[in-house]
Amino acid sequence: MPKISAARKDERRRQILNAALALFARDGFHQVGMAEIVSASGLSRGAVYLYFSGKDELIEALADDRHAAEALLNAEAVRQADPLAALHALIAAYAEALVDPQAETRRRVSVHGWAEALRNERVRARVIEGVDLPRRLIAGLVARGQATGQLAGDLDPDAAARTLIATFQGFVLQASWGEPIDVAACMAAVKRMIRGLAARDGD
Amino acid sequence: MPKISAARKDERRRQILNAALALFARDGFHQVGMAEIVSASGLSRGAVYLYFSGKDELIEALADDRHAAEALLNAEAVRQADPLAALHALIAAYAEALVDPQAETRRRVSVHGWAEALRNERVRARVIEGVDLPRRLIAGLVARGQATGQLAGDLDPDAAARTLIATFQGFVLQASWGEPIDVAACMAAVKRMIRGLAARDGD
Amino acid sequence: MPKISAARKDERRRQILNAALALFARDGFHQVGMAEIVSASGLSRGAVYLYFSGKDELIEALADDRHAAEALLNAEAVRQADPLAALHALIAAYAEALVDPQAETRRRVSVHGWAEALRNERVRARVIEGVDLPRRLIAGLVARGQATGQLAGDLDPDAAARTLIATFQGFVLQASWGEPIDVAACMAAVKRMIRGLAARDGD
Amino acid sequence: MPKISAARKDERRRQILNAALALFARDGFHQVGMAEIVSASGLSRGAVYLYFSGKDELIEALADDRHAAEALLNAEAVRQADPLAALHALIAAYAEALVDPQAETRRRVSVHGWAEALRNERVRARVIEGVDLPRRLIAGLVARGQATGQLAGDLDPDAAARTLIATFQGFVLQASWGEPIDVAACMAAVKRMIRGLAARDGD
DNA sequence: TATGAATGAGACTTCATTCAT
DNA sequence: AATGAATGAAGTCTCATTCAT
Repeated sequence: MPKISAARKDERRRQILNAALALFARDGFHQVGMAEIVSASGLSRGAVYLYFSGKDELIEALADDRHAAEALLNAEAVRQADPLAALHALIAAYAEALVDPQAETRRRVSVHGWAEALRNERVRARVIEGVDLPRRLIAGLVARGQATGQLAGDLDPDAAARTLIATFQGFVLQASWGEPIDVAACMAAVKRMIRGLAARDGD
Repeated sequence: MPKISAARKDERRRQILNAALALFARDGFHQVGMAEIVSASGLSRGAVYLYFSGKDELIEALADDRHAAEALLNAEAVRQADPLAALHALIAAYAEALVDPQAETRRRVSVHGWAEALRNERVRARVIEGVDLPRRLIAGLVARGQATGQLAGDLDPDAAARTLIATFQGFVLQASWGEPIDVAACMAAVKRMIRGLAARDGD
Repeated sequence: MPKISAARKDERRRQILNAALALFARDGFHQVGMAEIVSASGLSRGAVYLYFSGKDELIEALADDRHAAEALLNAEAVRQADPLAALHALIAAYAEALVDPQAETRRRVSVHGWAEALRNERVRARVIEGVDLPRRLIAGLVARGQATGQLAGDLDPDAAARTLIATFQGFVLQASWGEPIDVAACMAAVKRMIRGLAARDGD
Repeated sequence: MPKISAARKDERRRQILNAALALFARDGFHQVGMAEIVSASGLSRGAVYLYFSGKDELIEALADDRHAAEALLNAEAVRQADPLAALHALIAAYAEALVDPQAETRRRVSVHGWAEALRNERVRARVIEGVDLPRRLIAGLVARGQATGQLAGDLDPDAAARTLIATFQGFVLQASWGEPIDVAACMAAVKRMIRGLAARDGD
């Protein structure tokens, strides 16, 4: 019998998560104190522990958020019937996330999350799911592309997918450091590479 | 006139750095206490501070090490006269670092370092140099490949380089999480993609 | 809206300051560890830092206390209309502080504070103000005494004031070391000396 | 059977003490590390411990030095036959030590030593002796002045001596803090006060 | 439900001293 | 007699979390 409505509870959680997100983006999970999060959230010290069991749950909730958002992004991008077109839509969506200045926070938190995944099993689970989901998606597209003859048949769909994802992970990394990336030129290169996947003959 | 030889001093530093490296790989820089490093190094608390001014210097020294090793790896891989051959040599070298089980520690520390680069200027400087160096190298190879007609002329060498590096950064990430990567298949995909860079016509 | 009343907060601060005062009196600021202060205060390690930002603030707060108490003592002693009477009232008040066994702690901390003033700017500021205040006060009395003809006109009021203060500082020093001072006899000597200030002719 | 001559040993001790003196004057005994003293002395870390058992002995040796120098100063100033003349000679000598810019170091170390005397018995013994010696000397002069009728007979010689010393201790204190003392004017005030000691009648 | 004072383990680092060489 | 690397206790302070109110 909750004393406050679920909506209000969610609002509170969001308030805290937003504060934490901004701070984590700047300094990383372990350099941000709960006191800072409390201050930024506008709530009281104790209140945070009413909505989250501790810092770890905060981190994990943000990983959940991130995962959900990416799942959506992936799903939406793949509405196309044609597998190659879907692939390019995905790439466009990823590229968008690279150039969007408002997404800088998310890119930085992603990088911190990737490191955190090394020692926090629950974070790792979400991060890996965040990779596996598009991997399966892309692998499916590749397989369909092979079936239609648009892509080379001797290609391992899974490896191709993993490789494409790896590329964009690397872009996020580089972007997070403030490197001056010419995203348009990079996308051109990526598209050329994808065309390489279509080549008929093996090596 | 030091009573300890430079060699012995280096040995001590190495002793400490190795201890730190192993611990940092496991838990990240900020989750490892100096006490743990001291214990693992087999030295005394004070001795560590005789060789390093503090934890930060430890982190930076490891970043230096990593950067030097990568610089060497890059330089060695590009001894080939033919640009495309050099490119493939580089890829082979990177792939080797992905499968080598002994390099797991380095991969994990790399990931932690990438996150650390977001808030530690000195680490970021080293990390970025570790990206810029191969980027310039690869861009040079691409430009030479364009000159010889092996690669498409309308390709941005820098973007192509950045893209290739991004791909391998992503592989390191995925490998660091213990993902079961089929490196051979991925390399096959990468090689196909590179072949895409050679394609004559635009889209 | 603090959960703790200002009164209770002051009580806590007093609790800590009293503990610190006793320990500082015994061993000096830099020979007393925060752990000792924590133990003596009966609070926890962290609580002390809730009320004071660190050891320095503790030292400064005590310097403030001391300064406030002395300002009060000076002000009260000078209520007399007659300048010479006020001077003697001041001396009596200072003498009282010399013999009071309960003030031993304060005398000892004063001495430590005088040394601390040599390297801590903020402490020095308070200590100097603690000297300047009575100096101005006494110089005023001397000037008034000169105006009424009670004191020699060729006397430098400021120098006379500084000299009188110096004398009592020296007494505090000697008392702090446990020297068996015959305060009554010393006050008699001081009064005689003051009579010297009244002498009409120069040397 | 010393392996190095006593002269050389003294030279080494002096070297160390001079280094320590300068540093102690600046920052106080407990804020100066042995490492700093070692550096400033130009000797090695271990060497210092060949000549002094530790930091405390260093402090005590400096207290000894100070005491010896003051004893000399006192003795020399009292060569006069006439007690009042001797008193004024003493005052002149003390005043000299107040204005001499080169004696700043000694003044500052004195103040630190006065605080140290509160917790180090051996330092206290020397400091007290440094007070008692001139006190006995001055008390003797006062007694002689009473015998010759130059000073009031109802004066306590010891209290008068202690009072005069206290005054100069206070001057040293104030000077050590960098207060802009008009020493000449203060000496004039002191002389007037001494004249008060000569006054015939009681209060 | 909400607060914020309190906790105490644990963080990093310094330092006087020792002792093998 | 001399060195300086090594020691480890002790230093100050922070922090996630709890709990009385």
